[in-house]
Amino acid sequence: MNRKYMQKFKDIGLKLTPQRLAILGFLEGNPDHPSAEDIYKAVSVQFPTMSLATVYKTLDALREKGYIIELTIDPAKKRFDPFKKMHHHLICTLCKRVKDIHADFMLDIPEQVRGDFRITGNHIEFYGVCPVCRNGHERRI
Amino acid sequence: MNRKYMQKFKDIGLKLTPQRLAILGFLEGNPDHPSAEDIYKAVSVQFPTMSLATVYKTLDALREKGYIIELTIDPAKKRFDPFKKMHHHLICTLCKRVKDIHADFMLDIPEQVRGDFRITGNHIEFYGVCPVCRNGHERRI
DNA sequence: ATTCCTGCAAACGATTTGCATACTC
DNA sequence: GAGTATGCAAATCGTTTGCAGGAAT
Repeated sequence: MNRKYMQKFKDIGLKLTPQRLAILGFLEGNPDHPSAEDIYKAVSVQFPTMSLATVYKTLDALREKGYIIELTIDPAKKRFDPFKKMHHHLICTLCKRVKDIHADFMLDIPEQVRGDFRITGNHIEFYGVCPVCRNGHERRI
Repeated sequence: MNRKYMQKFKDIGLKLTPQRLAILGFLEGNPDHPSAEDIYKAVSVQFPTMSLATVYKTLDALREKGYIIELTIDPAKKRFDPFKKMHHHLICTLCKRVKDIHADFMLDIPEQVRGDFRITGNHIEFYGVCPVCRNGHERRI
């Protein structure tokens, strides 16, 4: 497992530090689309000296290399998605939980609407209410 | 024209002030999806004593009443859309210009993906490069 | 040895809040 | 007159930056 990361880091030209390993480990396969603060809290358990600035800098480096995606689904803060494959999101409007949608949608913009834009991609946000909130149990925000 | 706003404000239970009238006037039919700062600059021409806080408070009131929509397309700041009708956005990844897409897309999430979410709506962001940026002329950001 | 990373503190930009004054209803 | 909006300044929150010491290559 560590071996996998080490190779990955070498490949993308980043130095491998314990902090980065922890951040990457927390992100890997994480379906929660955590914020920088979320990540900071999680890795601080292992690394009490960890700085929030380091989290931001690492996330920025990873984003630059295309390893993670920065989401703009939350007006209040950035959230990060480790999934490299193109996908969409289903967002609970109450608790802000985000679920990945790995489905393909063929979308064509009518020519006269598209105008002279060159379309390079799309991202769909589905809105809804998750099972937990519907039952009125928990509420994360 | 003022009459129209006055009625609208009465309807939604907000007091009509010159500042709010100016903000609403600037927003009405505006296709640029301005930020609070943009709005502030624009209305400051008429109202030099206008405060940015007032802009924010007004926008918040309008959003609460469902009169405008807050967009999360820009990680750096909120942008506002006066369009009440459901629509999508075509975003230039270089200059961040946003164009409205008034087209309907029939999107169905596969049952096993949707799970127990109750879907209430969706919003599609198309990404691309606008004609201006493609020609390398202007760049807004 | 060189280059890059960490972590602290300070800086920053967007947004929010408290409050006294002024306005709309 | 009651209730709300304005506008200022200060506070807050997420994020970024500068920099000195430390670690990875």
